[in-house]
Amino acid sequence: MTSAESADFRRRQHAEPSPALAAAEGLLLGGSSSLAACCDDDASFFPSVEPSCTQDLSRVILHVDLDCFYAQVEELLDPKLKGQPLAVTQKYLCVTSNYEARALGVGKLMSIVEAKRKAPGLVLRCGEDLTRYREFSAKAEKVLRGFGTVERLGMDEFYVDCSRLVSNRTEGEAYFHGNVLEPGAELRADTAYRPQDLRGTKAGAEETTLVGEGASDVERRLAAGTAIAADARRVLRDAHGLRASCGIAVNKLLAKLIGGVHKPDDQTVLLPARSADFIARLPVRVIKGVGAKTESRLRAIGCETCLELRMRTEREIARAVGDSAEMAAFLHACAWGIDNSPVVPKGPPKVVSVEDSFKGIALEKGVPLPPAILGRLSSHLVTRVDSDSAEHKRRPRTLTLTVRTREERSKRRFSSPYPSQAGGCIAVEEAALDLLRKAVGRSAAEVTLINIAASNFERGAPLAASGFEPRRRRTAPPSPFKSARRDQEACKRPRAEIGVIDEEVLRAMPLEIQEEYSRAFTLPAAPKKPTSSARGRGKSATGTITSFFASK
Amino acid sequence: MTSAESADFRRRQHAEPSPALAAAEGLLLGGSSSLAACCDDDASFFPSVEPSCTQDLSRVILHVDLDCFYAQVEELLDPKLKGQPLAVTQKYLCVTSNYEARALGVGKLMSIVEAKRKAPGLVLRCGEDLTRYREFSAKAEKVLRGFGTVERLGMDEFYVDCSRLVSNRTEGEAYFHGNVLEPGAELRADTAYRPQDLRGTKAGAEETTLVGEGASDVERRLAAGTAIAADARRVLRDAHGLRASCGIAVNKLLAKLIGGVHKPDDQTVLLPARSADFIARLPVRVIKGVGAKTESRLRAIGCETCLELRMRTEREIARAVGDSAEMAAFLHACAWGIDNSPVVPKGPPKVVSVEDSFKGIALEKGVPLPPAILGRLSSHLVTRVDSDSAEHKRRPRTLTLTVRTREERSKRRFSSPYPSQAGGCIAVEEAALDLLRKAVGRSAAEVTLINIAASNFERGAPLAASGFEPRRRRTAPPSPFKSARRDQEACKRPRAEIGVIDEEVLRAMPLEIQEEYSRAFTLPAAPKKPTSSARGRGKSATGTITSFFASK
DNA sequence: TGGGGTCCT
DNA sequence: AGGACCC
DNA sequence: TGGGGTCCT
DNA sequence: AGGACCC
Ligand SMILES: Nc1ccn([C@H]2C[C@H](O)[C@@H](COP(=O)(O)OP(=O)(O)OP(=O)(O)O)O2)c(=O)n1
Ligand SMILES: Nc1ccn([C@H]2C[C@H](O)[C@@H](COP(=O)(O)OP(=O)(O)OP(=O)(O)O)O2)c(=O)n1
Ligand SMILES: Nc1ccn([C@H]2C[C@H](O)[C@@H](COP(=O)(O)OP(=O)(O)OP(=O)(O)O)O2)c(=O)n1
Ligand SMILES: Nc1ccn([C@H]2C[C@H](O)[C@@H](COP(=O)(O)OP(=O)(O)OP(=O)(O)O)O2)c(=O)n1
Ligand SMILES: [Mg+2]
Ligand SMILES: [Mg+2]
Ligand SMILES: [Mg+2]
Ligand SMILES: [Mg+2]
Ligand SMILES: [Mg+2]
Ligand SMILES: [Mg+2]
Ligand SMILES: [Mg+2]
Ligand SMILES: [Mg+2]
Repeated sequence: MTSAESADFRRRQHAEPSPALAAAEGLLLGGSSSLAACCDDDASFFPSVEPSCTQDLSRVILHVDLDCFYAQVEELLDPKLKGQPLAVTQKYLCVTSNYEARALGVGKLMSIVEAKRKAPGLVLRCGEDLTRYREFSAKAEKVLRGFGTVERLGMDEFYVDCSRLVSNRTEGEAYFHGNVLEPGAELRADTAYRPQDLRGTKAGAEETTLVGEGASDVERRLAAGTAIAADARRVLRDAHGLRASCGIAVNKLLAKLIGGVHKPDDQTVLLPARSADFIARLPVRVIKGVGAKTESRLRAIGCETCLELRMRTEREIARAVGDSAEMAAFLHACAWGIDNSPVVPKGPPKVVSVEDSFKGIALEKGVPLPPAILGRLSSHLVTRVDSDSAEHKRRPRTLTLTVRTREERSKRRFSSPYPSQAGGCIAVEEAALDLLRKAVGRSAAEVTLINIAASNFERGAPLAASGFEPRRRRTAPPSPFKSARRDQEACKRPRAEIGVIDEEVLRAMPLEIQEEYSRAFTLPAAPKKPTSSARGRGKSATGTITSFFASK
Repeated sequence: MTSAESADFRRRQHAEPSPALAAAEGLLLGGSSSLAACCDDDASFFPSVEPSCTQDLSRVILHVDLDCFYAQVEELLDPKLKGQPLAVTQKYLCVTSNYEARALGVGKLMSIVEAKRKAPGLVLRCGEDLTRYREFSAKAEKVLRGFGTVERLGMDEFYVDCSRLVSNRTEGEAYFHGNVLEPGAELRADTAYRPQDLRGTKAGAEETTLVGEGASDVERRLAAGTAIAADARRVLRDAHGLRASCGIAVNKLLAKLIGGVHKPDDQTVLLPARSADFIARLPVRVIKGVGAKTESRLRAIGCETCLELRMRTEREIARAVGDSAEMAAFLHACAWGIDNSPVVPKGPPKVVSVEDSFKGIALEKGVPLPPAILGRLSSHLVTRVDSDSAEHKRRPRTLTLTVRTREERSKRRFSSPYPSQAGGCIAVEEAALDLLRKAVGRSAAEVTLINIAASNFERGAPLAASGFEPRRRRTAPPSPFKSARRDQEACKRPRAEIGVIDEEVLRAMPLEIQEEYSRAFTLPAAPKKPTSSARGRGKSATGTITSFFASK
């Protein structure tokens, strides 16, 4: 893993169980030989290496994942959509779909063409502007803060440490709410794209399960956690109409994994006695922080599942992933279901960025760079930074531009100080243009993506309301700068096409899909589909993006 | 400058003068044509480009620089040294010298051999252990905090924003305390090693200067600043015996530069009317943030002095330094003496590191790595991290090892998670050894420096008193790890040789110097001076470092 | 050419 | 992980 | 294969 | 500045 995800990971180990609770009998699991022996029945014995640290059983952690998040928000914004199969699109891609669509085979991150083949009646909604999703995400987070400390992961996932609330609920819960993972439950990994996604193969059934007389203290606390999860989900729904699925367990690793077993609009608890069994057969990839690279390195030493990982020593694992003993200890502990990392509130975002992608813009020396794209992105970024500044009393110190080219598969980044003058989007655009020149100066390549980002925020220094004021000249004489400037009007059209599907993308689509979009939005007449080589050189298409080259 | 130093620089511009004071008459300077015309008399006219931002004249900034800092501390620790010419050494180098030694030509960063040639009676003190200097530095900072907001720069420099104290001293100062920069004062750059150092050519003379009747408000505030500076220096001396020199001006740039004009144990104020004149003839290198690279880039467009920099537009400067408009604006403003960056307290250190250097250790595959060096460094680092942890309630997340090799002039760095277990210096040493293997694995080179650093601190997570407890085993069976381990005693010898000159270094010295050291410390008998090639292979010397190879 | 540090990329 | 810069 | 983010190196 | 990883 080379230590990506290790911010999280670093907090996992070595946080000893909180002393008071750890002292109580039965609270320490992991490292006991019972665990090492009980976890399978089709392999009678395997020389597992016991975990080097113990599980903290004193916490109750919720993992809340909003159901088909973007699609759900679109339904809330336009209730007519409800009941129909719906996919949210970004350029050529269905990024998610509602559960009606999923029943028809429309998966997440599926191409529009494939989705339409599977479900001809599929309704498409463009979701390239994330504003509304960010708003609903913020509402959800505020709700969850009422139940404990919250750590967000992406826009639709939240870990909630509700241990204190559990301790305060002195009248013990009589029931587990929602599903309780049964032994031997069948699980499957989701798709090739999201191998870390986990799903159960049976629909959730049980509403409540009695807490047995012999239940341990930890189990009773988890039962209280299931009641809290039910409460939290109810508030999300009643206050904002948001449906969520929830996992309840003693740590973040397990809570996230178990929550995926019953979805949508459901919840599942994992009891410690089932933890090691539960995680044993899962692919190592389900561990947060284990991605494609680490997976393949572990495969090289024969570890595809957590069970196999357990059979290796930390040294062997360290050698395989080429990393430190700390990393190896983390992986080995995870393979046992052990994760002592705390729930850490992340505070305001560390990066605010906007991006756009396209089929390819040929940037050559001497050819003017496309001002409208940077103009639109800069305008959008400045809008976001301004509201961030108002909310958090801070300003970014760094502007970063990232480009992806057709030729190279990796991205190039360049950064510079964020324009601090009251220059607004014009100053940002000029700085971004300098960065773009640097980026493409090296190799005249076809740019397929541009991202601009504000980061490295300094506190207590709100931007002087930048708005769209013209940049104050630093030098007295008329500027010798002859960049590809257009009038300032461009900056007054923030997010011009956002919410509307890109013309170029549309033209590359099958005709039926084009027609469907055309019914919803008025668009210029579509010429013949340009070949990619002709399009790249800016010589044929009259579309939004390539037109910048025709214009000079 | 590629934006190094720009954390500072970013705060310089665009901080508009504080509204209340800026509104008062006479407070805004810079950008006025009088400034652009008044600054020279041997060049009757030059087409200066006016600065694009205005000087904030509302502040009073002190720059305090402790005199011959390490040497001064050594004198305080051992008063017998006082009155004699003294140099503080690190390996082959005199890192600083007291003013008695400087009068004999012993400069800062001069080789011991050269220093001894210049001053045969020079007393040498090894200053490789910085502990005591850190302690006195902390005392000084605490004193200065009584006079305003403090920003530290290295161990012996402090910016103090005493604007508030000035405003509170309602009874106007009748005198400027210390020196007031006279028009036409001759200045010279210090040495080739420290081109940014500035010195006056005449000793300070005046004790006080009457504040004239026609003095402006800003000048009266600066006069108050000189009184505060005198107070601060008096407290430093009375409480801790520390002598300092101080510059007083309206910004950090000017305060630092003017403070160097009269040293030691003195102070100088720069009035705004003299600012542009003062800085005009100085080499661009004096600007903090302009180092060797930026200097040579600016020289390429004909800018060696600030005066020449002023004649360029920001665009021209930006092109030359290959950087953003923000950088260029910063440089151009500095060339006019304008610097609106605030004094920013930096908080606890972001990195804690220890290092050692040597003439060359050949690391080859199969040859055991030198445990004693890493052992000693790890022990020292852990001691420092432990006390940091106690003081700041935090712990490092990252361990970094840096090596310099004889072959390549640049350094290589590798990092990994900081061992978080209560493994103490043993765990740190193991992790460092892994990093060292990575570093030298690439090319079997002669290592001439090793640095290990703790960084990326997380708050609220003190290390469980690591001390020297043996590392708790993570894996049950005896460890298959066969690193070059020695007993734990090594860890009980923190900083074994610190404060004592290195044996190897000593042997490379002229005999008289060797004898001088030998008189102070007991050392093993010195064999013939080894040739550098023989020494590098670990085949000849029996010294501290190469002996690790002989031993296996 | 010591033995530290800061921040940017 | 490397670089430029600072004391 | 979108349009975002986190942290490490 | 690039990379691995996450939604
Ligand atoms: N590679 C990805 C993964 C996710 N998302 C967005 C779209 C999703 O709506 C949202 C949440 O991601 P999930 O994986 O939780 O997917 P959903 O919430 O859409 O579906 P589910 O009901 O399976 O959670 O994040 C994205 O844009 N790109
Ligand atoms: N800041 C901008 C400017 C333009 N465009 C896109 C939208 C236009 O459809 C297309 C063509 O550029 P034009 O400048 O010709 O666009 P208009 O004709 O709509 O605007 P104007 O009349 O101001 O030139 O570029 C954009 O996305 N963002
Ligand atoms: N390249 C450097 C520069 C400085 N120092 C240390 C030794 C100095 O004593 C201390 C302070 O640096 P100064 O440049 O302020 O030098 P001095 O304080 O020694 O002398 P001066 O009286 O000129 O300030 O930092 C160092 O180790 N290496
Ligand atoms: N952690 C260590 C161990 C040793 N050394 C140095 C000091 C010794 O002078 C030299 C030789 O190594 P030895 O192990 O032979 O040192 P000693 O003989 O002093 O210690 P011991 O008797 O424990 O081996 O290495 C060191 O700097 N740091
Ligand atoms: Mg999700
Ligand atoms: Mg979801
Ligand atoms: Mg994973
Ligand atoms: Mg100094
Ligand atoms: Mg000094
Ligand atoms: Mg400089
Ligand atoms: Mg670094
Ligand atoms: Mg980055």
